[in-house]
Amino acid sequence: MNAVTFNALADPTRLKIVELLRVQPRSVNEVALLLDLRQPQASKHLHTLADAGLVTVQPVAQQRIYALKAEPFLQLEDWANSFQKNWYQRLDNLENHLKKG
Amino acid sequence: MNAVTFNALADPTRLKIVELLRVQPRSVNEVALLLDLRQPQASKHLHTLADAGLVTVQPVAQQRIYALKAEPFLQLEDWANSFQKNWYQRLDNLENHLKKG
DNA sequence: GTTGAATATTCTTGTCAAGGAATATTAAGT
DNA sequence: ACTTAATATTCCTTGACAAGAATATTCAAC
Repeated sequence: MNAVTFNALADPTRLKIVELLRVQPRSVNEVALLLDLRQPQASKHLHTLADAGLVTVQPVAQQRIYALKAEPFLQLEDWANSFQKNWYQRLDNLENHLKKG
Repeated sequence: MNAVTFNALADPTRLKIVELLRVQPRSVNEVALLLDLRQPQASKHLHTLADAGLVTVQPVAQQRIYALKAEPFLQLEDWANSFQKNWYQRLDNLENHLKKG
């Protein structure tokens, strides 16, 4: 995993935006209204998410529809999941230790 | 998920520390040596990780052994995993749309 | 081409966090 | 008690970033 992804999710407002976009793609104004943000801030945060590769942008007339990308979240899940084997390994070691001792 | 967790992982150095600790618990000096950090920075970053609830500290003589906690990574996996159903749902909608059209 | 809606950009300001350097604390051994 | 090892804390400087306010851009409709 890269720090850029985590950094994009490290801001409370952006995290809320992600939770909104997981329901369905939304325009900048929609996000701004739902989160009580000023339009420029909504635009900026969405831009940051796009830069981090977490969302895609699709222009529709004057609107820009932002949508979550699947890939980064799959990667994130894989990464977090890859930690689990460590706990089991740790438990195995403990078990062996207890058997030996 | 909370932004605090992501923030703790948003720093490249801390992310490296996490990758080190996943192998095994380590002391501050160990982390500093392996990552070529100055001791105070290693200490600070580990403190930040501890504040975020990602690691535990266990004093052993003068050393402090830092170890990853399982829970936050389980939460992270669950959270990332909970996004997957959205993609399927999205695909279902597309499928239905194609069938109808 | 002018208007209005939707979004982006720029500038400024304030805050927070990271790294460096120096120092303080804690604990073990003698 | 003194020394040493290991870690923590403080102070300082600097860079990044978020919000606010104002302005610019883009695009459709007429």
